[in-house]
Amino acid sequence: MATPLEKARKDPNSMKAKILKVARRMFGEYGYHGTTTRMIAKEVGIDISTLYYHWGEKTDLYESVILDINNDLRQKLNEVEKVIHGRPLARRLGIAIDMVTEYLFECPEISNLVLFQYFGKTRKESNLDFHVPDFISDIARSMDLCKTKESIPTSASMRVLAMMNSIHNFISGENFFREMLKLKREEYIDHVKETLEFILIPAFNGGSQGQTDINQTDIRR
Amino acid sequence: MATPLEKARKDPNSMKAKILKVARRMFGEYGYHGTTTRMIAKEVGIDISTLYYHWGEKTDLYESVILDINNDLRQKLNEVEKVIHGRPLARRLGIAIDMVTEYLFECPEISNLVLFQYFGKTRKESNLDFHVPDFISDIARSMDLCKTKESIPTSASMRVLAMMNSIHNFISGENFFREMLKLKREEYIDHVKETLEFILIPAFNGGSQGQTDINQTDIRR
DNA sequence: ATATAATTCCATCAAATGATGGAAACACAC
DNA sequence: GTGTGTTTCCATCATTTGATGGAATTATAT
Repeated sequence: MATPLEKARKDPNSMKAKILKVARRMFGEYGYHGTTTRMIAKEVGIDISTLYYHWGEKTDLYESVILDINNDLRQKLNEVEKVIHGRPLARRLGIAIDMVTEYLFECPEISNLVLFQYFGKTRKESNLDFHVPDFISDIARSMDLCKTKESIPTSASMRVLAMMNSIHNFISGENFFREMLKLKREEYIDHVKETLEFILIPAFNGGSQGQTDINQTDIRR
Repeated sequence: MATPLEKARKDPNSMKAKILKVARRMFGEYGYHGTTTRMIAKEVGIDISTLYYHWGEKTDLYESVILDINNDLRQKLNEVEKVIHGRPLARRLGIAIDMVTEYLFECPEISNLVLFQYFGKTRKESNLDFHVPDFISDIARSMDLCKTKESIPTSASMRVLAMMNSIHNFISGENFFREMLKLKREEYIDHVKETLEFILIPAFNGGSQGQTDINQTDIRR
């Protein structure tokens, strides 16, 4: 019970938690520089100084937001892993896609923030060495892409990244893509799942017919 | 020879062109709100008012940047289409991935800006109704995902989006991913190509073994 | 009820940012 | 050279934005 983040998680009705929730959404929509502390405060319905009282500097709040969504995502992935454990690979993938997609559509700010983390820069370089997503290795292991958690081939990490990003893309790009394709929300969600299965399952289910070996050491042609 | 953008394209040594080039990179790295007109001017080595003299408001410059990269991307895709024309699908895909990846690694700001367009919001909603990427349909046709350019099934658009985004992700996320995986630039590029082929070729090359029909009308399970 | 601590808001600051007017510098035709 | 139009920079504004001190309010304990 030390950091503001822990306090916020302990009591979801606290002001700290309310602010954090709004901050997640706003930072996710507009990015770090696109979101002002005033925007967040106004959305919560409080004065800006109250926000500073609870969370300190803007960077601290942003950092807490990042830690928070990483935590949530990791928790969800653990949950998924328990469900798919022991099933055949294609089935595992199908269930995982379904569960993760469903979850992220409920909390799209997670995808937004993950993508901002990957693709965006901040003016003042963050001293916070951004918690490299260590669950990448968990997923890789869970998909038989590597034997142990210790030694993950680069190819395996890349494939997991490709998979995760494909999901985040469709979540985070919902507004843009859905308008473009003139779809209702439910239709869009179904299309996303279908597309993800179309793209991902053949590849990981041996679709390359032995052309590509996962343990290859030299990938150059 | 009316708009500043046309002038800039006509003479690549002009001040307008220099500013545009820097603006592309900066907007791509930091996003719209993360980039200040002063940052751009300083990087070009000119006074801020010179920038305003050539490009007017910040939003106008940004709009020009977006138009410019869309133009470049479309041009490149046309070029690719000519090269791959007539070959078998798997080969077409392989070449396309190779060419597009190679190109975007040379102009990573294109991927950055495309992703910002898809995933980011701007505070003041842009009246510019963002040029929906119409080359989506060209790609779909070029990949036998649809017969005519007129009627593109939603599934086809979604699959093309998934493909394009997968590429953009690895380009735009280079800094983040490469540091995470401790790779040299050349190694990373090779891994990207290998991963994209691993993911994309099986799917579009009938890897789903008839489970998924491209012309299906009801995608629900 | 009263004292103490925690919370909230008002007023305000300094720096950053988008934007402009006008003077100087430059280019170039004649 | 002189004149005309273009380009560049200096100085400056009005707003926005991150941030804080301190008074006022509310909750909590005794």
